[in-house]
Amino acid sequence: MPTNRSYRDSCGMARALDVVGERWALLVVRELLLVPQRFSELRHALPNASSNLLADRLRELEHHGVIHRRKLATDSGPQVYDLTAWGRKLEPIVLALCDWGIDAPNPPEPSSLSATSVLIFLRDHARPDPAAPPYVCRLDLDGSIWTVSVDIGKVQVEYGEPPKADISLRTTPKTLGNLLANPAELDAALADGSATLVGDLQTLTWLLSGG
Amino acid sequence: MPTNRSYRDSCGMARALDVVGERWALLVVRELLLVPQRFSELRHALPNASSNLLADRLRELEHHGVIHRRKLATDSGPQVYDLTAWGRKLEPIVLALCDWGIDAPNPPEPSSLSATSVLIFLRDHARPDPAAPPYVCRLDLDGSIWTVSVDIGKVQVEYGEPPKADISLRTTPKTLGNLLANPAELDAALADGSATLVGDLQTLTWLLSGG
DNA sequence: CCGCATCCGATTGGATACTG
DNA sequence: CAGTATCCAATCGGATGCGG
Repeated sequence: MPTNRSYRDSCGMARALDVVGERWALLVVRELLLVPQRFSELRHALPNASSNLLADRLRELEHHGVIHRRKLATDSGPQVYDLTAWGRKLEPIVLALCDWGIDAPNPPEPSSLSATSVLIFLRDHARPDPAAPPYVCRLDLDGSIWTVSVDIGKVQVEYGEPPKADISLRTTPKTLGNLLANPAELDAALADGSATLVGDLQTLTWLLSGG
Repeated sequence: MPTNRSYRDSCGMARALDVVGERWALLVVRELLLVPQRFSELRHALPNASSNLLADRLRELEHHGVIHRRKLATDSGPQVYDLTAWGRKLEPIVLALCDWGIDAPNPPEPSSLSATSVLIFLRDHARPDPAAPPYVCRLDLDGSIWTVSVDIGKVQVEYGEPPKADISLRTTPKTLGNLLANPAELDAALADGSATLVGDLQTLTWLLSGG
């Protein structure tokens, strides 16, 4: 059952926290920043949140107008959760909190890392050489396909298959997170199969080493 | 007893919420944005938080390096809580959340409003006429004295007695909040004594009507 | 008073099992 | 797949106690 408690404080901050201050709420918002997601995808992205809690949060966030349910492909097809216009305005706040939290102590192991999390980190923290030629990377994370485009030092991340890719990488979000923190481990990851590359190794090195 | 739970998610956002995601934590940070405060002042500013919870949060925030205790006036005198350098970096995030929350439904009545909350709102949302002459307002909120300086359309808020004030206003945070939302009620507030003005009425009207 | 600590009933969160 | 139902532990909120 969804919660109903309030800080009973007129300040905008307290009213914001009445809406997105409950546990897991802002992590759901983070998950929806790059692409609308289904219930099971959110469960996979937030494995430490129990299903009843996730259902409660989704109901609350929908009730408060932060997210809404809709059908993919107009009418038929699976249902996904997406941010509303108001919910989308949380994006800079969520990104700023991501930055701030980087200086916090690491969480206890084992810890999860969703595809969305690592792609946001890649997009906002990679500093690819602006002099390098533009390229497109097809990224397969846990079976979901993403398009990472790099041009003039800018990184763009989109959900879905690229029309044409220069290189293709298949790995897990956690491995990619480790590689961004420590690009020197790339050779080892390719050797033991935790990452698979098709295309030019140097291009991938450019992408990773900028993080 | 302070909590110890974690999202066990490596994303910066989750690690940030491991630190400031517990209930009341960000409201404590908000309270400390303008001036360090004592335990009893924080209790008064956050009347809906129980004392044990507030003590727990202060301990946790101190342990995580967001706030620290210190003595006023070097060594002796009362103890206050203040933001650390890392905690201070939350300021833009807190202010952005304040803005975002303004579009949320109002909390159930009765609802509190601290001096810090209303002063932050005044500072960041008042749009005084840039052509008006500069002035200084001495503000007495619940017995605490603040200095509000307006110059070229910019509002500055500081804790403490102004060296010299053009006008002086005494009221409560809640009344001031109402006046900022509805400046037309100023006459009524002055008439029924919920606000007391010394100085030029037009100057105060300028300040309020910009919100 | 100030600065908490203790106790306790009411909610909420987390883990697991289950259903349409 | 998309959630419910259930149960128990942790947390919250409110009242009270207590030394300085």
